Amino acid sequence: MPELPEVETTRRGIEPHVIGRTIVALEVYEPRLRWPVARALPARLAGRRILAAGRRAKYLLIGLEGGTLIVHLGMSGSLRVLADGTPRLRHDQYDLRLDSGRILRFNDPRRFGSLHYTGADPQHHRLLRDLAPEPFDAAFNAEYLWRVTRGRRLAIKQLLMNSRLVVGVGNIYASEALFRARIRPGREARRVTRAEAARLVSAVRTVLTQAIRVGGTTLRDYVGADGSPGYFRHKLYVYERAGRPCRVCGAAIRRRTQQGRSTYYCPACQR
DNA sequence: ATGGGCACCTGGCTGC
DNA sequence: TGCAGCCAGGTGCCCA
Repeated sequence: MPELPEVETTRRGIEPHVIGRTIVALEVYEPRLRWPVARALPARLAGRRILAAGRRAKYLLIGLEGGTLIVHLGMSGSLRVLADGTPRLRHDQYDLRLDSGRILRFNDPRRFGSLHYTGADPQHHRLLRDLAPEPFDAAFNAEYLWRVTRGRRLAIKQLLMNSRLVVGVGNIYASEALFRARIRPGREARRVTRAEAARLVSAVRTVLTQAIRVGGTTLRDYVGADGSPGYFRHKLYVYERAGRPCRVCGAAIRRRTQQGRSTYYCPACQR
């Protein structure tokens, strides 16, 4: 589910509720997430103050005194701010109770989400250390994308979704960015020209920025920290629009499968 | 090194 | 109504 815009929306949503608060307790109802939640975690967190709400790629980083919680929403997860005592629903996996009388509640039907803690620099954590530059960082530029695509035979869409090369772009925004850059998703990465690499970098940034502005994309499960959906769904050009007319040229949008996942594109606009 | 396929899970929808 | 099959915002790991 959540790609960078949804994670960033969640980050912004929880930030004002967590900064300066103290963790009263972590209650884990279902430790069997993508990786088992460490049994020692609740004891470790109680009484700790929260200093920051950050993000790296699709990971939320909740900065504590002397450590960091690393939260991933997986495919179907959401993290909401609720009043303590709010009745639990199916698939609520854990609560982080704060001294404000509020809780951060993680709900994740598919349990692909995860929760880690590190006492060291989170950037050195094994899940984060090999990640590519942030899309809004100066290091992610046309020259960079040009360089990492050289000699690569895999499809440009697969490359966009490889977090060692580009970060934050998942299945929805990969299709959307390629549409805006007018590049076919199946094109071999090495066949992307310099000019196209430049277009693609700016398309990735634009699409992520616009999605963040409206709270991300909600297709099924995703809701922000306040429980509201994201509205970028109405601005999608190709994703889940197979058979419908391209909003630019009118041609029928096509769907194909790449590595077992759906890809959408306009056969006329994209080459 | 590169790239492909699998695995982890639940639920909603379609079609027989 | 029941059930099989397919699909769904991710990504680490194993293998050729």
